Parts: sequence; C-alpha cells; structure tokens
Amino acid sequence: MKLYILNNMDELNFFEKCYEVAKLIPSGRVTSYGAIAKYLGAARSARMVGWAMNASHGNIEIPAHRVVNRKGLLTGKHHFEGKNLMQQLLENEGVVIIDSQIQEFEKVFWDPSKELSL
DNA sequence: ATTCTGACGTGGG
DNA sequence: CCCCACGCCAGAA
Repeated sequence: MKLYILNNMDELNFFEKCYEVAKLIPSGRVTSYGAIAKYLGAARSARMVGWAMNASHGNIEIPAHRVVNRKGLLTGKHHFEGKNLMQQLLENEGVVIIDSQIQEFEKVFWDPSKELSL
C-alpha cells in the first residue's frame, strides 16, 4: 500500500480543497477539473485536480464521477470500476450521456467559483 | 538527470 | 468547430 507523502502544507490543502469542492457538487450537476483548479487559485493547473481525484479512490465520500473535462466528456471513466460505471452513476442522477458525452453540458455544468461566490 | 505520460486548458490558425 | 503546440506539475521508467 503506497502512501502519498506530501512535501508541504500547500499540497495537503490542495488535495483537501479538491475534495471539499467535489463534495459540494449537487447531484445531477457536474463541473470540470479546470473549474476546480481555477476556484482553488489555479495553483497547480487542472491536471493536478485529476491527480487528486485519482488519489481519492475508495473514498466514497467524494463524488469524483461529477468531475469531467471542459467539453463535458467523461475522460476519466476508465479509472472507475467496470466499463462505464462513471456514466451510470451520472445517469442515476439524471444526467443524459451519449457516447461518453454529457448532453446539454452548459445546463448541467456547475461552476464553483460562480455558485460558491467566494 | 532526462524523457514521457497523463481524470487538463488555453490560444492560434 | 477541429487540430495542434504549449504550459502545467507529479510520477514512472
């Protein structure tokens, strides 16, 4: 079992902030990696958000399936169990998805820096 | 040390 | 809208 040793406090905050934002995403809505990164000050660019989500595996508290890329494409589905668990989880929340692409993405999109108005 | 690879995003053409 | 190059930063080889 590999442990993620973080060099500094900022890294730890970054991880936890990612998780906090993810938890705040309403059911049936989604956001993007970039939106979260932006909300957090874009300190480490959007890729790190995906990295944080990856590290959250097994953490049922964190709805990582509600985070997609900026096009509304489920690029992270291969990191979930089975073939399309991510899609099914979203569909259970009422999100319409065709071929890994969220339909009416603009309506379903939830921007933390906008909705949370911090 | 060096290079490549991403759950990414932006800007130019 | 699509394609491409580039910036991003942590990990793996």
